[in-house]
Amino acid sequence: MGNDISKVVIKRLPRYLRVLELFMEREVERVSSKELAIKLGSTASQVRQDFNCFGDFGQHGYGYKVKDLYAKIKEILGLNKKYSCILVGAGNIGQAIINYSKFSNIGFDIEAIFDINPKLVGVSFRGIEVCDVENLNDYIQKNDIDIAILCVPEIQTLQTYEILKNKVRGIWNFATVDLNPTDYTSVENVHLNDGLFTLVYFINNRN
Amino acid sequence: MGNDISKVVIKRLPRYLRVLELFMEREVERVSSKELAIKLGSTASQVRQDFNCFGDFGQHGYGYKVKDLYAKIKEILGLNKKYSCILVGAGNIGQAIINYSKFSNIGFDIEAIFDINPKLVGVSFRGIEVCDVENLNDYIQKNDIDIAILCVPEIQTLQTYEILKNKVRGIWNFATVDLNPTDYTSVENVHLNDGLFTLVYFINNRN
DNA sequence: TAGATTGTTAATCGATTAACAATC
DNA sequence: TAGATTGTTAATCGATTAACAATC
Repeated sequence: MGNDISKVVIKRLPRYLRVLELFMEREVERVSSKELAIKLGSTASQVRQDFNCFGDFGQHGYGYKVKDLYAKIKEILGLNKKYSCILVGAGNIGQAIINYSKFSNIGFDIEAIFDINPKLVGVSFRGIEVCDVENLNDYIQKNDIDIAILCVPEIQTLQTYEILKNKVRGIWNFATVDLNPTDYTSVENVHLNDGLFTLVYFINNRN
Repeated sequence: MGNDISKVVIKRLPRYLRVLELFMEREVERVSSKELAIKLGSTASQVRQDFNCFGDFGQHGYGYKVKDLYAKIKEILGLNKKYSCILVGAGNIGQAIINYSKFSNIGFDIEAIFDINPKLVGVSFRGIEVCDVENLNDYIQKNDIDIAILCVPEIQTLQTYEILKNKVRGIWNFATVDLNPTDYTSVENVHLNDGLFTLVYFINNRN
């Protein structure tokens, strides 16, 4: 794998996917780097540079086939595969997240849900019954889980992390405490408030 | 206002706040650029460069006073003021967002909630009764709203945007459609899935 | 073929890091 | 004062933009 692709490029790939989805909805077959750039508020040059990281999949004098490009970017991100997921913490955010998008449609299968709250244990979300978090460790040992979506309150974050660490391949962390990746476990720390705070800055500093 | 501060610096400010909060919890009084850098996985050089955008508030040979620095960064972001907010769309994400953090504690007062769903109209969240979205336009005209938190489904996004545009100072947009800022209205487009997708990339491309 | 648009190299721009004099 | 750490300038590194030959 060409492992030398810069992080800024990777972060742009999901945005390309979204733009390409729009083109696909409109049944557009081909698209040029310039058209993509306009939709993205970027430049044609950057678009071509980005795509060049992965080898050439455009056509001189023609542009890019929307469907092919879309499939290629999905493949690069690894979205052509399926991922087994669990949700830990089925409170407000947890519930919102699993309802947010059709995860299973895009390859993310929620296979189990855990919560500490006895009132939630036994309740079902999207057809999956919430288990007591007591069983998490056991479950993790017996099942191959790719991704844990972590939505527990601050105080429970670290102890849950200890259970998940080096057992799941990735943690999508909505808890307010930052978690560190390990050799085996990647981490994506989400801090929703950060975006709100920068929004406030830009509200106050229009230019 | 020194309006020439780069966006990458602004985006780091909320992270500084988080780290400083940790120091404050531990009642640490002073901190050096190096200590901050370690906590942030950054460099002392960068920390000092960042802070220099706003004038000097460190002390030679001493470092930074945690509380002062914290207050200063909050002030730069504009978090020393209060913001009147409304929530449009009280479904899963909407509810999760307003429950997520103690918004009113940090200066964000949710003053009204709107939804199109008759089953939600009249229900209360955090003491605020959900209004029919029919009343949104009227409400926006009569009240000075700083920020709209937009959590409506994809199909309702654009029509809601038309109502909010140039009436609120900022839109924190959780809808899947990207919205553009106007001269008056700043926009923060949140795409939760983007983070999940890059996580998947890093799972598959460990280095 | 002529026109269009790519892939790719070179130039520019901006952000990060290094270094050190200033100073508490 | 001596030690520490800042503020700030200069050097490096990386990312973006411009340019153009290659080619469909």
